Amino acid sequence: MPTVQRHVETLDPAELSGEGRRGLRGRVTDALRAALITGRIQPGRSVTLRGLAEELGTSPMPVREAIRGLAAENALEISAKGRIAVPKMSERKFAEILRARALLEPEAAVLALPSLGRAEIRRLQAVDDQIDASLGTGDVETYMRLNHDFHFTIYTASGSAVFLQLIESVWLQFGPFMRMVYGRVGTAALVDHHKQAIEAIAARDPARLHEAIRLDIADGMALIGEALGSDAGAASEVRMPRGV
Amino acid sequence: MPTVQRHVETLDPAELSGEGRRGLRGRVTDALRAALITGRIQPGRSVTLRGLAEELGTSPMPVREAIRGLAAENALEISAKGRIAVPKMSERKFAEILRARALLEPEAAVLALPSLGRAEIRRLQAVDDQIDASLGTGDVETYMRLNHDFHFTIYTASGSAVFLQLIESVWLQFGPFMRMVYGRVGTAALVDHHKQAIEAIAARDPARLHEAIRLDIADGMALIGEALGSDAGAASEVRMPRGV
DNA sequence: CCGAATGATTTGTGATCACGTACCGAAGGA
DNA sequence: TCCTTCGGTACGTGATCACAAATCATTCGG
Repeated sequence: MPTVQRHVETLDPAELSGEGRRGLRGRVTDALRAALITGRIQPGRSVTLRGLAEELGTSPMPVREAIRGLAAENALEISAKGRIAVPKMSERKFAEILRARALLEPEAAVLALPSLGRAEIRRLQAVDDQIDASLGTGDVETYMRLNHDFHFTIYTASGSAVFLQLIESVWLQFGPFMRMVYGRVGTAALVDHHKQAIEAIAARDPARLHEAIRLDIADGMALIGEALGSDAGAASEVRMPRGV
Repeated sequence: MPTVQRHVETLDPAELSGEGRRGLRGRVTDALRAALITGRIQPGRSVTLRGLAEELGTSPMPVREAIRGLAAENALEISAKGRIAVPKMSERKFAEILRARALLEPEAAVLALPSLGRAEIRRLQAVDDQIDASLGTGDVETYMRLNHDFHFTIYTASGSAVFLQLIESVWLQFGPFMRMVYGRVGTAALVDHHKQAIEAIAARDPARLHEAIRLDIADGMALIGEALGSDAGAASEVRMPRGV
């Protein structure tokens, strides 16, 4: 039997056989996206078509197209010679991502506000409670999955496919890097503004929601920037753009 | 010999054999991107793998991956049954795109300001002169290509791969639609704020550049919205977001 | 003259293969 | 001991094929 786990411990076993009928490529794409956003595939790690195909128990064909799609949103990188890799993070790129997030995500949250009813608020509170619990245990992967859940529960409610795709593209770019940093500094020092966001949603206050999301992004990214400053000097560059 | 032009007059003949050695898929992707941004492929038009491959004189293989990449940035749409098509524009989606453009593009322009020297300013002026000329002739495709040139000359100078990819993704989404509208209402009534932008760049004034780009987007999109309002009632929804 | 059924055609999908190139190891020489 | 050289291996790429599903046109029944 295949499933050889060539890619070291990078787990992608048979989680593609779980769901509905959306084609092999769709399931491969989902598996890779989830692995990237939760940072299970580390930056710099080389990724091969045949390797992934073997891990997933398919032919290289669906993997090729999935990879191509992810490369199109800069979630993966294909070098000049065609080699596939998870893009490395640079100080400059990190600043750009922070800037883009600060622009897009608060706006998407405000856009979503009318659609965020009691059910969504309850869900957000439940997720946030789980986040608090996971912070204590230091389980990085669970935290990243839950944090993604929290933010995208809001953004998805906006119903804006345009914003959703833009934001998801950005998350895919910093996900692997974020995981690497958390793995180094731990999750104990993490603070978020999720509760302020939930309060703003409950109060139907767009301005406060905008500010809560903006602060959540700024603080989380600043923490990473500081932690990175020790060995990369990235903290200095990490500032919010002009008016934001 | 192939090159059968099955896709009606949608021109994609042998413009892929023009340039350097970047693989067949790269050239196919470029050809499709250019065709989409200048609106040569109309919304709703069905696109087939074998059809495009025949037009371009290749096997369906490179087309498959190119299509997959473009679909990943919402430039193409794959229906539930797998059919490929240029996405249709909706009133809501149009408003979302306008909002995203108004957020991202002025910021990218400000980001690019330090890198915009005399050479870039001269290039911008030259392109803008050509635009003025093309407006008189009513040549829609030339106008769209030049307008794209003008904006992306600025954004590219920012050196931000993150912003560039986000903005290009949005342009790919409204390109085909924009062409359709211009083809209906003509380009005579078009006004832009390119000259103000050039002046702001020359004056090294970030705030004025930000405002010029914002107005250029808002006016251009509003014109489309109004023109669309006659048969789709899209103009009412087209408003700038809160603080922008 | 119109609408439903059926058969041929076309579609995307996944698998497999051949090819040229880049990478990575060990062996040889300075 | 270090560097170069030279094979073998693994890589992405493009092409081709088989297959199932969907589409479309024709034809038959009303």
